[in-house]
Amino acid sequence: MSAPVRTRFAPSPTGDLHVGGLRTALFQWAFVKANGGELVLRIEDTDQSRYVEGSVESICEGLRWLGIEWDEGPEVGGPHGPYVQSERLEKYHAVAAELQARGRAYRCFCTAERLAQLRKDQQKDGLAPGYDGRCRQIPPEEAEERARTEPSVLRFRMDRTGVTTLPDLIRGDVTFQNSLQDDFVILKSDGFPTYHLAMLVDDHDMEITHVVRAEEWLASGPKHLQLYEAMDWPAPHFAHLPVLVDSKGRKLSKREADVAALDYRDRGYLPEAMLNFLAFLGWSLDDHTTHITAGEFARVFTLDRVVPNPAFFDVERLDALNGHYIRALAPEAWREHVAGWLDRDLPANIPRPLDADLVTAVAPLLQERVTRLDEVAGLVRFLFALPDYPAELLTERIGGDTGLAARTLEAAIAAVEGVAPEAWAPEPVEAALRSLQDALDLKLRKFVSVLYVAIMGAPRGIPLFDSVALLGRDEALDRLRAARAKLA
RNA sequence: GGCGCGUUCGUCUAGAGGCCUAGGACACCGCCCUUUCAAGGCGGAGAUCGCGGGUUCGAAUCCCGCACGCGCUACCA
Repeated sequence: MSAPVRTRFAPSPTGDLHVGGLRTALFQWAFVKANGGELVLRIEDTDQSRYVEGSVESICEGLRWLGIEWDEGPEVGGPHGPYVQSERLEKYHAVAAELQARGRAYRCFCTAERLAQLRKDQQKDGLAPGYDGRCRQIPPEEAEERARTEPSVLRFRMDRTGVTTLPDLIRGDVTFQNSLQDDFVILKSDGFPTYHLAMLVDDHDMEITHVVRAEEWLASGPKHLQLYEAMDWPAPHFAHLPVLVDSKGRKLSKREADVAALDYRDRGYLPEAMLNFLAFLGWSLDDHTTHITAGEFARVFTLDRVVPNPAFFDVERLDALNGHYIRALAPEAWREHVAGWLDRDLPANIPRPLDADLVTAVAPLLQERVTRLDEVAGLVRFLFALPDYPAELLTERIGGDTGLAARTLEAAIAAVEGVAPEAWAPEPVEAALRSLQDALDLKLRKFVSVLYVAIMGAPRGIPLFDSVALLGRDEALDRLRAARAKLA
């Protein structure tokens, strides 16, 4: 029985879950599902200074938003815990000590100032910046003695001969010259491990078989490979995902784009749309598939169909997908979304709970003209209160023809008055308004914008006939008369 | 600066020597439908496959060089 595929998502609790991180987690999840493996969630909080309260909860929430569940980790536990690195310090110290015993790690007392100066000099001389190994010479006994009173870090002794080749599942073999490597820090002066050490220890302990991470980690591959070698541990497989970039081709950043995953949820994107969007950023199934569900993705995903080049996070495509999934929603599910967003976004002075029948009636009118859920309230608001609008808006789409606007409104008032209160329903209302074509001897489309403005305060919106019917006879008449009065 | 990765329509991508006069999707344009706006249907435009050399009967696909972009180059991950 071969070991099951195990991979891990290892975010730092430094703030909101980034969409790039979400994409990485999604691919890891799909990879694991497609292979009957397990996903581990691990919190990498070895940099205490960057810790942000609430990050872990936010990360978990972000993952669950897309339906990504982890088999082990925070909130769910597991046999390899704890899953938070700050709670695993002894393990790192033990491995650090072992590395020292093996002669692969040594104490370094160099100050930040010396290191900075060293880097400066190296850059001036056109050399590759990196630690020069000065403290390698200090005899271990002397180093331990000094460590009692002096601040120090532990560095890994890199093999500087030959090359290190990293077999990447997406890019093939990537080879690095070892002479260009330097002795990096594995244990900081505050006693915390750096990412490199913590990752080595945890991935080994947690039996990770596949390290799937973003491309920005590729360059530190040699460090990790040598670390495994130094401990005589088998290295896992590696796959470096292409990064997500902004419109300038740079790694997605807070400055250029909205990167907080949950913000997308809060702006009205459906999880199925986000998942579909992310799935095709750097991966494809074939030459024609553009829509995919979570289940399908988790069934057919393979790393060899991940491309190595960066992908632009194009919100226009996300919008298109979101509209698609909104339209695909069953009527009842859609109604629930509408109800929720209306309750959230409608002005506070509109009494709650909202009229359930009204919500049920408008929902279908909204479904095919909304791309984001946060547009819903704006389109429906007029049913609760008429927004103020300038008189010119009435004639905006009819070339400023005030006379036509007046005739339209007068005819509309008469027509609507012609619908008896007890006969009030969408069909009679539609018939009444359509009759204006004869009254005015014009196609409906030529003057209908006047009615849109009078009824909803905008020349466009959800269907007019239904809107008038939903508004009720008195309110509709009031609005038509008010519009007529504006023209005078 | 050094090292690494990358380079097919505006965008995401298909493509693993002849199936490519390079396919799909989003965006864009036009027409149809139509009570506005959408949605939907139909059609269109859009890439000499970064550039230059090879290899081959034949290259987007293989090899070499160059250019450009990005990433890394911390006691951050």
